[in-house]
Amino acid sequence: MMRIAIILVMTGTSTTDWEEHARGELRRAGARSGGARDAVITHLAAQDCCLSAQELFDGLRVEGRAVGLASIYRVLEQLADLRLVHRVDFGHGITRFEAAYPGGQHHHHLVCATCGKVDTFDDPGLERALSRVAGSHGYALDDHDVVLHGACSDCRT
Amino acid sequence: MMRIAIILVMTGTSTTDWEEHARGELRRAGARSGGARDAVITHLAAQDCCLSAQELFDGLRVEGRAVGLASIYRVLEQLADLRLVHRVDFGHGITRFEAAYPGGQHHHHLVCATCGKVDTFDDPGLERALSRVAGSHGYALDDHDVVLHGACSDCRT
DNA sequence: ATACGTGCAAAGTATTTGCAAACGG
DNA sequence: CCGTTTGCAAATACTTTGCACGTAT
Repeated sequence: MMRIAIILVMTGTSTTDWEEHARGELRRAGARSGGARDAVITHLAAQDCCLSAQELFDGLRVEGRAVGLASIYRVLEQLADLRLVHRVDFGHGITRFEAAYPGGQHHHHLVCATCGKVDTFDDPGLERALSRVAGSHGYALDDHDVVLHGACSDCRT
Repeated sequence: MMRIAIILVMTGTSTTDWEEHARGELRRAGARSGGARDAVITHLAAQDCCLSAQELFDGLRVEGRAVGLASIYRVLEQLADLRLVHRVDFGHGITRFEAAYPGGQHHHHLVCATCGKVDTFDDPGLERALSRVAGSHGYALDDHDVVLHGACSDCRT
């Protein structure tokens, strides 16, 4: 199993906003409240980048709020269905999850092929190019994944 | 001693080009030839879009050139290491593979969330935006994955 | 009271690995 | 010949599911 340390800085959109939004949407969707989901939401809200289910499991265990791995997957699926979290795939067979903010604001990921560091970015020009492409092919764009792989400044020898 | 530089330009990139290129690179890498790899390369060269390992397995079986699934995975890994194929991930836990042309020419994918149809596209503006982003973050861009999900023209009701 | 939520263990799925036999150079 | 390639079966890794029990409303 591989672990990747993720370091990043996020500005704007406080995590509390997301937590409230998420709990509100769940209530609106008719969901009851429960310990596992509560712990997952609180933990996700405190992250600044995506986590795998296993990382979430370990993190909660460390915090003393142990939750079954199956429940974590179930909660994440429910949150993804409600578009409250976004699935991120770096391509090693592990799916990661991160808080998804309402209003379409989002970022994408730059992964260092050497050290595994993950940076995020957000580029209006890129988004415009993607919309244009989707439109010109007759697609109503719904969602998109962009992952850049390369050597970060530290790893370029 | 005389050296001859052979420079060739690939335009239009027919699938045969890729097949020859791939076999050449493998030879150059010191690989021997074998039935499984041969069949996989021939089959990949005949495709116009990505295939999963299982689809390759089934396709070869139909053609009467049955190959073990493990060999397919091994061949694909070897080809990916030599950058002769590219891994494509649409995000359902299945990795797909497609011929990768030399010279960085490539396309990306549009997947219909409803019918599963896959279109490809190629957009210089998008590529420029990606290079710009990577550069401004100090990354030497190596590879990138872009997958757009949406409703295709047929599925928009 | 009655669904919904949760945990555990078992099952499932995609992929990788160990090993012995086949095969290419 | 010797080392690569291959096929099969077993192992692995992540994720999903079945089921009994707990819990919110």
